[in-house]
Amino acid sequence: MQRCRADRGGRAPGGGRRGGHGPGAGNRAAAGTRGLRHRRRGGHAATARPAGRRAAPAGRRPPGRGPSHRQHRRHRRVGVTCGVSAPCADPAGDPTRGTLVTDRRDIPYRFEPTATAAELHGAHRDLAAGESSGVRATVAGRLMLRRVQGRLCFGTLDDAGGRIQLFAPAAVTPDYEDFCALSIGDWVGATGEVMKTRRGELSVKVEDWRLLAEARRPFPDKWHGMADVDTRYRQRYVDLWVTPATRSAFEIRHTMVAGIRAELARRGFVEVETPMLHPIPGGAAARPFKTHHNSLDCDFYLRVAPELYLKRLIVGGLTRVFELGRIFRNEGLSPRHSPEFTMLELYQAYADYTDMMTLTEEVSAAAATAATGGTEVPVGERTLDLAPPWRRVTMAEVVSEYAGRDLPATGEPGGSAAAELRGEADRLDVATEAGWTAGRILAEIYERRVEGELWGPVFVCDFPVEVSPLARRHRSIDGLVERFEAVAAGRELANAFSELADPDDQRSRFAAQERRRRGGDSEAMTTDEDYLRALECGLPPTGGLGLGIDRLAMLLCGTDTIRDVVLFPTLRPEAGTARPPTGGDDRPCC
RNA sequence: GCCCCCGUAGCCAAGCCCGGCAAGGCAUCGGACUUUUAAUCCGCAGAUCGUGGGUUCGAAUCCCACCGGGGGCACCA
Repeated sequence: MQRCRADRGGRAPGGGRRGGHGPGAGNRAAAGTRGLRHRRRGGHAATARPAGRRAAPAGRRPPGRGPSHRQHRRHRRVGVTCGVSAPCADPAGDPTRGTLVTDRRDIPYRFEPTATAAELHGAHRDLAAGESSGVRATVAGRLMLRRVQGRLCFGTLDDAGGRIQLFAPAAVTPDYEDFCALSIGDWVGATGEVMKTRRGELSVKVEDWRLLAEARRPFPDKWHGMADVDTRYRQRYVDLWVTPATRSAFEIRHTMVAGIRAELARRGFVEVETPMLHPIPGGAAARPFKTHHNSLDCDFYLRVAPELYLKRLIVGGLTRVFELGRIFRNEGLSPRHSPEFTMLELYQAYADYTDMMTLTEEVSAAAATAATGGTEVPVGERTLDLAPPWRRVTMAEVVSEYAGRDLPATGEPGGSAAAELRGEADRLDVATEAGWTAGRILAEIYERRVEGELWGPVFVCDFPVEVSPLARRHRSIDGLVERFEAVAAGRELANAFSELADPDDQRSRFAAQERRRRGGDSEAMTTDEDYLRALECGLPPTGGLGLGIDRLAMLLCGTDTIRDVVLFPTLRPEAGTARPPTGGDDRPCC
């Protein structure tokens, strides 16, 4: 039995494919962590440099000059209370400093920035070069660049929303040598007047500052950043700082998701959370992850789809519901498939699949507009426009277009329609099996040859019933169901149908799936008696939709790989960093 | 499971085809420097060349196996 992705039955653009990685304990020492030096900076601040210490002779340095920042840095690192560091640790001469500047290594418990870099750039755009604004501001973020020029130091502070320069003259900045000794990557808070340098760079003059966290590991090259994608995925906490596209992708994803939620709220949809631990994996034909609950002493499966629970809620009277959440499929990895991925599933009572088409195109367009400001998305050399309305074609039409001749949509196995389609499948080098209906063969050709060629966005409608165990039969064509896939740039973006509400028909569809399972199909669905009981309580006409959030995010971010839109993509555990908890997981924990 | 590519210092990397002291840059460390913008200049240090075998007088380089990553294909279907 050969099946295709179209026959997963559920709505999962973003499901899995089998990968080819063999087992084995890795002995790899990741480039990003191997041999990293732990930079040491002193011991405890309080003991390293007691407040109130008097200045000591400055050694061989000329009188009237402080130590170089490098010299100072060395003293800090080894935790020495050296003479040369005393001048900047002595608060006695300046009563206004208070505890803030007693010791820069004293990390505060809280800090209050008063402005972001972006706000400052907005507010002081018209300030002339060399002028001061008279306004004080406190900013905080990571020090990304540092330019020490003797008695003057410039820093580039990134607050995750933008960058602002820190301007630190030795005559103004307290603990100047310490400030110069900050590392690239250190978290710093700085307060002072907003001004522009002679070169016109908006800056905060560092009149006071605090170290908020030190970067003990050196940050990547300030210009080249991180090139190794493996390191980028594994150390996203660094990647987010040094790869602008990474931060941008997750901003786009966030605004996209927020746009979807807003659009659904506007339409009266209620957001719900249904179980992730399923006693029976259902709602899609996919291999699940299996786990075990100790107290109940029974197995659970991580959900492969929330579908059956959401439709129970329609039965329960939540007539417009959606869930935006994680799905787990124990299948292979690829640039378009992740073992855990995010899907929007929604159900609307009194609606059919044509309503779902309208909803799909409008929600997608709204999400694109929220995230990127418009509906036109660049994909490679071309542009994809998500603005409604999207083209609507039947599967038979779109396959016929591809084949260059009219092909039938339905027909019994062995019939003339099936024979005609089988001939076409052979011509297109698509493998088929005896006993398939015409619709089944058509779906196979579509999946293998046509879908990837479609630019779209387009709704491909009307699938064969045997690959859609949860969809309602087509109102006018035997052998088909009212189901569509939305395709954009050759990829399945959404999957929806008029929901099957007839408990008798549903029971027979489950039975057909059970026969497949007995035939060795590990992804076939199993009968869910409680779901049938729910249907027996009455499911009104309902339209359902599943939309792949990662897939849409990939489109809007202009990336070809799902790992670029998932913060922590599933990877093989790094050797030496991921050890299972000792003592076993079957013991009760406290 | 198969095929292709990649793995050299914390980071970016040259060297590999055609075997002969592992180049350069950033960061670090020391020195100079009061309006820089990847600051600049001088100097020091930093490498199990992914791992393990093999060939060789000699291996980052050639061969084999393995580990990790990326891509493609196949299987599941």
